[in-house]
Amino acid sequence: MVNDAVKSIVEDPELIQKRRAQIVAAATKLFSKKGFYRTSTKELAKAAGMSTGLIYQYVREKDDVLLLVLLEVVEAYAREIPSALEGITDPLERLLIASKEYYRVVDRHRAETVLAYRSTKSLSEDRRDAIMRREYETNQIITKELLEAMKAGLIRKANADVLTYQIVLVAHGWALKSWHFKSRMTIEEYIDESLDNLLGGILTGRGVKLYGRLRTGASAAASR
Amino acid sequence: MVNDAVKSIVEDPELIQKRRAQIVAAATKLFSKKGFYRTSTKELAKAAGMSTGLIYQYVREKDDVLLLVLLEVVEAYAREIPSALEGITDPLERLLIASKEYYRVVDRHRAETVLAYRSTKSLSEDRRDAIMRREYETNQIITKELLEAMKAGLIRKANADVLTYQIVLVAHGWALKSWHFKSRMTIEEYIDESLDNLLGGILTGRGVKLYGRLRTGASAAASR
Amino acid sequence: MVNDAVKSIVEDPELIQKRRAQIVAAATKLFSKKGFYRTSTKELAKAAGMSTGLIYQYVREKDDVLLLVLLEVVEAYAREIPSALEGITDPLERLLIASKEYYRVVDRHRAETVLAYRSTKSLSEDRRDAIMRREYETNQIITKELLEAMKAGLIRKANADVLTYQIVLVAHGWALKSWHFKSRMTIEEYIDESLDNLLGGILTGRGVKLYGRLRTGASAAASR
Amino acid sequence: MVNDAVKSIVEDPELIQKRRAQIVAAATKLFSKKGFYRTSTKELAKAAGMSTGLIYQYVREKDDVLLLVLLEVVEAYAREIPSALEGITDPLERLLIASKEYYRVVDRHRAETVLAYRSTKSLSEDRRDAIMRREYETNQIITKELLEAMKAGLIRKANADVLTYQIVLVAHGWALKSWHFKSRMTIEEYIDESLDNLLGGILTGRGVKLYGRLRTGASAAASR
DNA sequence: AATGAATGAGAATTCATTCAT
DNA sequence: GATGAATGAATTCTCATTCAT
Repeated sequence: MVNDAVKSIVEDPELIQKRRAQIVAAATKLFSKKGFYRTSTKELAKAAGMSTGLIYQYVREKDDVLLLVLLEVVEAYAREIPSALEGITDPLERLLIASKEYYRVVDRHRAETVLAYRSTKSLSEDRRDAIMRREYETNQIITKELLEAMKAGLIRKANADVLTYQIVLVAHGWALKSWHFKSRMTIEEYIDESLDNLLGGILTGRGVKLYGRLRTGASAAASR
Repeated sequence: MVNDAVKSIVEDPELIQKRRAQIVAAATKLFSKKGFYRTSTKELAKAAGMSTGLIYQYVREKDDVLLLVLLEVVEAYAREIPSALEGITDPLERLLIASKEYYRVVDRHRAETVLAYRSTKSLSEDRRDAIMRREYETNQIITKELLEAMKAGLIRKANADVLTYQIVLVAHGWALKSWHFKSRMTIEEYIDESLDNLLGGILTGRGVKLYGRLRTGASAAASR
Repeated sequence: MVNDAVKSIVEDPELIQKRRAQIVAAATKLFSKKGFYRTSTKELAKAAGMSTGLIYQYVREKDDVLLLVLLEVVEAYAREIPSALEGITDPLERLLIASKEYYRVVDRHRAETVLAYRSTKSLSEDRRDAIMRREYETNQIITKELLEAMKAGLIRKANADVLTYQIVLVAHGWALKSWHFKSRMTIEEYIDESLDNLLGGILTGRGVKLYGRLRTGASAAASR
Repeated sequence: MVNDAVKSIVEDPELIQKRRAQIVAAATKLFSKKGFYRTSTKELAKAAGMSTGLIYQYVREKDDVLLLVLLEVVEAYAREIPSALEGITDPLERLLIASKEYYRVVDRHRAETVLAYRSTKSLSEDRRDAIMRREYETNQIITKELLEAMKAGLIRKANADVLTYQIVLVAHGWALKSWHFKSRMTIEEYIDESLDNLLGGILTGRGVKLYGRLRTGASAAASR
């Protein structure tokens, strides 16, 4: 549970868990609003309800806080998408739900997603690699469903890797360009509009039919 | 030519042009490599081949340097895409060329594109607005071609705004995720693969035929 | 006790008191010797026996240090003169003692008095106002005694305000022109000589007699 | 005419005269308003209607400009007071006129007088000495008249040096405390009120009578 | 474990002075 | 003689990190 890529002076895991949660919550808010460099450790401590010194009992340097925050973001994806897939068996439905859920996670974590784009490069190389690896793993959830749908003959053969990134990038777009979209449409409209385009081009004949049926149902489910 | 959103103490436009070019070139390199905040004005001056003080004859504060760098990026888009469209009249061909060129500009300015994603939020609000407005204008080039192609009945009616952002986001993806793609495919493969998906879903019957012909030709042209 | 016109990051009043005392003592010495602008915060910190950063825990900007120094000067006047008047009831004697004590405070704080003349204008307007108001209040001590002596018929009716400033200005002269006087007379000689002139012109007949008696006594007291 | 305590690269005396006049005029205004340290040579050059570099053709360093400004102030005193005494023979009248004129010079040069108090100490020691020596010489004009009046038995024997400084300090007070006096009285009222006090105490019987007559006349003359 | 005062290196910016033109 | 661009040292202030309590 406790991330030991970041060293802590305190040893009690429960306490580490608790204090880091405080720190990460405050940091996410502050870093998103003011940026990593414009947030001082003093502000951070205050917002986290602790003294400056205490932060350094749970983290070696300020950069570690950023790492913890970004790991929390990628973990959110890795955690929330699979739970939406539970019990679904139809390949196309799984693909659709995985994709839509990805968008929704983006929507729930808009600020953090933007933060990840801003700040990942600020990390030291090893920390950055850790983040990117985890992000890649999450993307694999989508890739896997794409491959299954291909195998089932519901979408045509295509580069699943590129397709995955298309979905992911367009989903991130909801957060990255929210200044543009926010006033123009809802997340569900954005999902439908963009998935229609993204998947429309690769569905096979059978896929199209099935997609038509799922489309309505899934939409309906979402608006519940 | 000389951007007067940023105030300069020196008045000679030619000199401003020349010195700012030095500054921006050095800044683009440094900010991309180390980030805006980790680049000191001293380093910047050294890399630009001038004294620290001189920077402040051409810029009011460090933030202005970032603005100049980012404006240079968005200007590259606004300048390079239209020039690729010169003399092309067929709507679908124009759309295709505009899109592909967008990808290629991204490829030529990978570092700067990533920098824009990292750093735009670091600007003051008015400066950020200036950048976003310019970016939006550039996107309109794509939007316009999409609408023309729709009018010509080559692609089906769809939200041109969302479509534009899909193309743009996926194009940016080439830069943003270059750590992933760089070893896996060339920019032209990425273009073909992703445009096939993005446009494949919206072409009308007539569009599909035309696209097939253009696809081969344009690719061939690009690989010349 | 702790002056809260100047904001401090540290909250403990005792510590503020102690650290500011260190800072003000060092600043008074340095500002007097080299001037406010020629004293760097680094030098100041060193002279005060602390790190540069620590100064900024007790003061918001360098100007605040100057304010604290100058307030200390005016406070010295407001504190030291009244204590010399304790238990004295005769109006002329009170006037004489107040005036003489004013000179003596100037003598004890020569460097600071000169500093006040040099530096008050360097303060921001609100800070300058604070100093001038306090200075005016101190002058009122003299004014009050002048008015009492007038009421008692010991000095003739005259503009007490101008008279006050005459005494004050000539007293300050001891510090301002000490390069001239220092080698020529003692402070007590300067006091006697100048008060004889300043008061000589306004004493009534009764006043003159009383003054003659006090003059000797007070002088004697001072030379004890 | 050209002050050669300050070295100039340009040799033509007329040009030196002219350029220095420009510089000193601008500097007097700026130094009085913003202070010596808060006025940059660039501002100064602009206000003087010349380029930054040109200043350094007529002055070795910024401090020299301050010296020239302050010399100009003390010269004003040395020049203007004697001219008011021309043709006057009566010792008491000469004393009165010299004193009053001193006040009036202060009034005409209020800003510069305050500047002198603020800035003399900012000069290097040799420059400061030059100013003080010149100031002392000017004071001697008053001292001389005091001694003459003593010799003539119009004022009693007293320390002429201290008396001189009393007059001078109180005169300066009109400028130094103008924030206080300006709204309360005119310069002529201030002169009368304070000279009555300052001289009142030292006039002999004969002096008093003569003073009474002069007082009215001189006042009348001033209000012409 | 926790506090927050203390440290000091480092950052952005200014500005007196020089110098090529 | 005059210009104003260029230099770079010096300044104020911030802030990550440490450490005594």
